Amino acid sequence: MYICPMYTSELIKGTLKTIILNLLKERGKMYGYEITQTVKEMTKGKIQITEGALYPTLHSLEKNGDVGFEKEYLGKRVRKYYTLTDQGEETAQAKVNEFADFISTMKYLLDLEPKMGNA
Amino acid sequence: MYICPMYTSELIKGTLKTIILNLLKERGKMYGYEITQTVKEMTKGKIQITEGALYPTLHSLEKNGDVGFEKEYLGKRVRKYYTLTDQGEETAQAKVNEFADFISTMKYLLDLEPKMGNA
DNA sequence: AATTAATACATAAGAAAATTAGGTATTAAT
DNA sequence: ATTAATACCTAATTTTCTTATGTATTAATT
Repeated sequence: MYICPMYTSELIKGTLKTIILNLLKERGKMYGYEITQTVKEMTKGKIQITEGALYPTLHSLEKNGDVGFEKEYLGKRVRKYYTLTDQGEETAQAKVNEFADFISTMKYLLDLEPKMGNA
Repeated sequence: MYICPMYTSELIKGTLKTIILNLLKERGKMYGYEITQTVKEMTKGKIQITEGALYPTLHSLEKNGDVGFEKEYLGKRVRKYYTLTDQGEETAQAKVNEFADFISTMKYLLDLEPKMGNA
């Protein structure tokens, strides 16, 4: 039986912020660990966000004003729930639009479909 | 009038080898400068491969056994024409397949289409 | 009851892959 | 005669990720 492998790490590079911002846009609020698990499940393990990549990115997004957070306690365990700021909403949409356009361009370049879109 | 911009650099990261190998696969042989110009034209300037990225990548592909080259002179100007090795043909196909799969996964993850493919 | 796995946060050293900036040289265009 | 285009190259730096740790709580297993 063929086990579907992860993508080579270089492919995922540059898409992390897009993935995080889009998930926050769709789900309202999420905490870090939840993001890693959600992506892992949705992609059947093909994309696994490591914590060493995730947390610095979340901190960067916060520093940049795209997300805010509030802590929530379950007993003694803490969760940092992140939400998009108004600016983050715009960034998220721009990132997704750019990626959609990128896909279209790459499909054309790699001859995966006949025509290049102009979106 | 809206001028279509280049993609943010991080998006293109990780796709350079795929792009180069696929172009060589489709066109037989190409030299470095030709690759940059072809990609620029095909993508209407959205993807511009810098020489600082291109040449080290070509050297890496050669070192790795995916491409070979032969020099050609036009007067005193030299061109290094690269071609795929047998191994390079396989690498090219694998890279393109992986990228196609990646696109499918990302479309699902970013909600750009309803279902995730299993290719 | 004790150990392991899962949850949940975090940072730091190192690697990988690009950008930016520089270099040389020939040929075509202004 | 000067600038732009062609054609190759490398080196320092930056960005972004991986790998390796670290701490601590809660759930599951033996």
